[in-house]
Amino acid sequence: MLVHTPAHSQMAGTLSYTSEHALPPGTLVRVPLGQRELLGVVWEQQPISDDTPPMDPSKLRPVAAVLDALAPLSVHWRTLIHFAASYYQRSAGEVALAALPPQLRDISSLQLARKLKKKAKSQLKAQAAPATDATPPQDIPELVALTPEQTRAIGQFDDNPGPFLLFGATGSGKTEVFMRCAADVLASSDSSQVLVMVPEINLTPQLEERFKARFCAQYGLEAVVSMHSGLTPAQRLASWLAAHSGNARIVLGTRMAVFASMPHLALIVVDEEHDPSYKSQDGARYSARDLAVYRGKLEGAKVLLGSATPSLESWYHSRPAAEGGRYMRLEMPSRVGANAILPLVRRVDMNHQPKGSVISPPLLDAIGQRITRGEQSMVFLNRRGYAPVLSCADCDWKSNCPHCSAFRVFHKIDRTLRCHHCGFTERVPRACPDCGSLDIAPVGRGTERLEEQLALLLSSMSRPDGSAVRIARIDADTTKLKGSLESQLAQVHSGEVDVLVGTQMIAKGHDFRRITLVAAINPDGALFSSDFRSPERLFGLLMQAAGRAGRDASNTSRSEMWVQTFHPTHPLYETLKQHDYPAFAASQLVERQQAGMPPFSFQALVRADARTQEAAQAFLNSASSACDGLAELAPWREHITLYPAVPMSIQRVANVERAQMLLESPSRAALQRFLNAWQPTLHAMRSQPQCKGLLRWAIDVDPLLI
DNA sequence: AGCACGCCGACT
DNA sequence: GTCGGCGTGCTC
Repeated sequence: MLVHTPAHSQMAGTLSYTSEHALPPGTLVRVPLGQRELLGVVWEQQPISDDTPPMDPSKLRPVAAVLDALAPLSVHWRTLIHFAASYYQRSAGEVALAALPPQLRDISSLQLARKLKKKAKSQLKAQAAPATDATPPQDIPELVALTPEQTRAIGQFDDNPGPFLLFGATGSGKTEVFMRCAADVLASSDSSQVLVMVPEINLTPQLEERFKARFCAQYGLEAVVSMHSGLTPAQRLASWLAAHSGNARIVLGTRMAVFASMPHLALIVVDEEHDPSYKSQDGARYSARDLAVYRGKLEGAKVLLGSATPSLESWYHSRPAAEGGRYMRLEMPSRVGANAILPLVRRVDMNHQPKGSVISPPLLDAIGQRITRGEQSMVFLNRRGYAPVLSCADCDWKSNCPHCSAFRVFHKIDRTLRCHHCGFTERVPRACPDCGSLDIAPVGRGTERLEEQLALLLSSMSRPDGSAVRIARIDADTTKLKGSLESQLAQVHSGEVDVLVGTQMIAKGHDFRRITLVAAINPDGALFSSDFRSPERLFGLLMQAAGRAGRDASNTSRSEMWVQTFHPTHPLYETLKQHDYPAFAASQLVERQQAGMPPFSFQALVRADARTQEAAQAFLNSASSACDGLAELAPWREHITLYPAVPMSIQRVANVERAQMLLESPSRAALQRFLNAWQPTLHAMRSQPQCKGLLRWAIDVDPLLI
């Protein structure tokens, strides 16, 4: 009667066991499976389907142990898991077990009971202590005055059921609104819980600080917990238990937190809802933002999505209700504070700059001016390493990765060629491996080279106190070590750094109050990409980056966002200059509607991995041609467009060939039903002779990357 | 997915 | 003579 981990395969359904006592659904148990003993969740009896032969009762094995120290998982939680599994075409067992803290998988019933006992004891102590100490009222932080826009947004939140899209400019005080809404919800009942999601682990510590400062005095130290993959297994279990028991009133976390067991969930906040990190890219490819909306509806919890550049999907859903919108849009267009002006966007037409210049003379000059004024600049380039490829001048050798269909990136710092897809790393050859020529040179540039060139260009300059200009680089290479991101950010904050060079990483979330200039070196690539979502991402990134600048109220000069481009009149940059997301979104939505793309259609992708490209495509094409003969697919078939199988944009990674096939439908329901009915065929396809060499396949519903 | 069983290459 | 490669098959 319960469910398990075995993945989306033959044993995807529930398995049956015997038990002396009736176990209510949601109970956690340990059960034998083959030679192993696994964690399981008691599940409701599946509807008896016509083609599954009933198990011989005498063959059933007994449940090994019941984790009865824990309350069973709620029907809401089970419904959420069931929905996620079915919507994203995975087994319920896989989704359920991935949603539980890993340590729960290898803990015995006794160990768990001990742990809970210990916890309860310390809880009791903690509760007893403040009662005697009588927390002084000054511990509750003084609330900042709200802007009229914030007041209005909170009022609308309080008076309406949601879901809400809080459309607020960077610096408009969205976090304050989140906290006030959370406070209102927490105050409405003495058990209600709030879930707050952020896109990246990096952003949880600062948010945790703010929420703890605001709520711990009132609700206790245990009231705010975080949930993300950066925690140790023990911490994760502790947070999960706190949420499950209801002791945690606020759970902060990354996308995985959408599955947190919260018996009194009353509000879900999704910060930076447009961020692609909310879409899982492995296992069940769920969208935590979309599941949050589903879960809110399911549990009667309010849902508050927030962004300065919403996803076009959410933006479209928040159109006026009269036009069919389902979300209520809360608008906060103004920045808070004395320096509430939005940064000035300046485009540099690279067609009129010296050929091959990386930093155009006017941009260099502007950076120089900031340095002499003691202000900071931030320069970003979406490419790490020194140069994306190394090339021989005498033959056409290039630094290809032998295992992937991609170039290996030249990293000057340790003189290596590194594949960013499979990790394959080698020393840079002294001479061309093909023709022996010594004339091998880097082509293009990454952050490492940008940092070097900037250092050279700025070497003649000095800071106001006469000392040398300091440049720092922040990207995945300089932040690999734990804590190094924090220490590097601290350096920027303390003003030790004049120019910050980095990848998109630096554009996200961090307030750099002294930065008055932000520059995008070469953002054009995304304008003409084959991915229809790339303009949306670029606009969001540039807006977000622009928002990093000039948050310091003491700065009187207007901060600037510089964009170096060969297409200065491109509409994307025009609307960026006006800071006009609604205009940008409107034009994108027109394009999407005309082309029949999301949110006006629904997509799914079938991906296949194999040793050879032929095998991968053969699987997809056979699966595709099987569609037309199957009676169970017939009702939905006409609503689905199946595109031919194609190699993925990076065709080979770590010697695995990858192919994919796109499905599109104007109806979400039709696509869902079709995929559901099609899945058994896909499973069966595996054993067909033409699919020899197929390694893996997976369905990605609502894919972000096409 | 694990983990068994099972049949072929280089070595403590 | 074993240790170990991963190919097929099973798990309520």
